[in-house]
Amino acid sequence: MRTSQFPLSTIKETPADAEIISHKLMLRAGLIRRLAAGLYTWMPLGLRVLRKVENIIREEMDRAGALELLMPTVQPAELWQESTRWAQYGPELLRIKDRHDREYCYGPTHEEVITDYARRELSSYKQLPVNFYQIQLKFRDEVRPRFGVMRAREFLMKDAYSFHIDQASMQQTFNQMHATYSQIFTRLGLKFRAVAADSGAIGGNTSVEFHVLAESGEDAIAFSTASDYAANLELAATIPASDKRPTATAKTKLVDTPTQKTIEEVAKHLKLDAKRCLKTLLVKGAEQEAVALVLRGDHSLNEIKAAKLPEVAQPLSFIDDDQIKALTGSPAGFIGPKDLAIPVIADYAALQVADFVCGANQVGKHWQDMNWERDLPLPKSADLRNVVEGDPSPDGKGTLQIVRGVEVGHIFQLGEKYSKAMNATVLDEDGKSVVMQMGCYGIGVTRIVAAAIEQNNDAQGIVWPKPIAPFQIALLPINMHKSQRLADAVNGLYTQLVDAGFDVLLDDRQARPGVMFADMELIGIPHRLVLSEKGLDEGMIEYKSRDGNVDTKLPLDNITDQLRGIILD
RNA sequence: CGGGGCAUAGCGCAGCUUGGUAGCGCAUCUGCUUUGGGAGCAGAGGGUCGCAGGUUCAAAUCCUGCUGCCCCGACCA
Repeated sequence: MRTSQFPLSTIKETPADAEIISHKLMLRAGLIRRLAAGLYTWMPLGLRVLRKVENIIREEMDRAGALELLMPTVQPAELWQESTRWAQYGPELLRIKDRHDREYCYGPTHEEVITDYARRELSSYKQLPVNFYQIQLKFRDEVRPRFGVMRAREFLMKDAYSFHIDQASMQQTFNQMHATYSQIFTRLGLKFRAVAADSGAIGGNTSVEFHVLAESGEDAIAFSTASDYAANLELAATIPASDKRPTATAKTKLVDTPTQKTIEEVAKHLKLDAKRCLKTLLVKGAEQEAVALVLRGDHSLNEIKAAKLPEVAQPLSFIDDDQIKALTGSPAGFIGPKDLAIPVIADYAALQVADFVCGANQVGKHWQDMNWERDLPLPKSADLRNVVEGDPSPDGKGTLQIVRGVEVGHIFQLGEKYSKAMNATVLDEDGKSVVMQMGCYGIGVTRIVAAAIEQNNDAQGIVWPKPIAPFQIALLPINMHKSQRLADAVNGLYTQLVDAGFDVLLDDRQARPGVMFADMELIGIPHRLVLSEKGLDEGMIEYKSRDGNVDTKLPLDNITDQLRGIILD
């Protein structure tokens, strides 16, 4: 490709709206342009990257025996009503009506459509297992689209759905997809981690997320320093302390905290560490009006864990101020676990605090030097909080570290969730009708592009991982317009490289060298060749790698073989 | 959904307080010079100042409503 026919749309100034580095660079390098909130046009240069990502995914899915198909983006409401998700899904589901006033949605995912397809097409166990996939646009009406294509409303996703006669088969394909995903992200040249996850709205049991590690990631991942354990922070477990509970050393007293309501204020007022304070949160109970959850002051409630407790009403919700007052006799800010008429559940860590401070259920009062068992009964304990750095790993090996990541893949074992609701059955060996087991496996294709930049950039711009760079080689002639000899040589070289199978971008603009260098670095082409008259005289061409590791001169003779060595390295 | 902010040339912004001829940088076009790290000079084109009302002799500027977009929050005892 020549820049005269493949115009670069680079911009020097950083767009005002862009917050994170990948978004800024994607706009500056001319990969995407915004159409409306969360909607982006992929420009020719950006699309080349997107296609390369797609192709790697496609190759690995095909290699794993999955079958590609393509389902519509617009889906009839009936299918969603059948799976009951029409009612479950909130405003994130974009609902539309056609001219006949029939209801549809723009698909945020395709479980319903594929399950409908499978129940029509699959009738025998002999056709199983089978794994269908597509690379298709999705639309999710995000509350707050941001960070460019990282959290866009419309995005490209690879989604696969497998069908099985039994759980063992589902498990087998799940394991295979786990391996396939690892292979895909490895081939894409990304630093990633597979982590245990919550399955969220898609439903089902076992699920594993794949995260590209990046500072700006929206998810926190906890992993063990000494084992393979890795989990989304939402799911990372804390374990009961093995040590004995510390013993009381002081006598309980009621202290004045006239205006101190938050843990921070109370701790400061009493000149104590927040770790010595316990906070009590009141949430709606499943049976009782409310349940008190007690946490150490420096810890934060994990709502997903709390919602799973049988005593707690789902979905988790906090009771309002009037109810707090009615139940405890005190407004929020002074609530404590002593003498409450509702169930009290304490986090494991909250039980390990002696001489603690807690609300006294009276305005302006807290208890100090309270102790479990001595001053109030030992409550039921549970894992209620988010893990923090340094917590012991739940598998008992090492301690937890926390890093941030961008979720780019998620694999689930759905089981019968959709197949049962939609009656997707096949006949088994005994001629008996059996509900199929399902797995589902997603990759955010557009998000991968942003994540790759997030992980690979410098002051000059993008430094693409080689497998997904829009071009492999930038060929830059110096003052070609002034020298016919140089023009001939460069054009010859270009043809030679293209014929050898390289993806080459020849900058044949009549631009100054500085402009060409800056543009090629911004768009992140991994290999740069510079040819000048002087170089021609010497029979040498300058080679520099975008990552800055190599900067040298190569003899022009036999250049394709030399490059093949460098590039395929 | 709650709070804050912004909307003026393709992009980034000033002008608005105190109403009166719409401006700067980048980009674009023309010419000349320049050419190994985002060139210089000279010139040119480009705007219903987000939309709709209102006040006024006069509105980008003041008032009201609407729309779009951005940011923060949605953890709290």
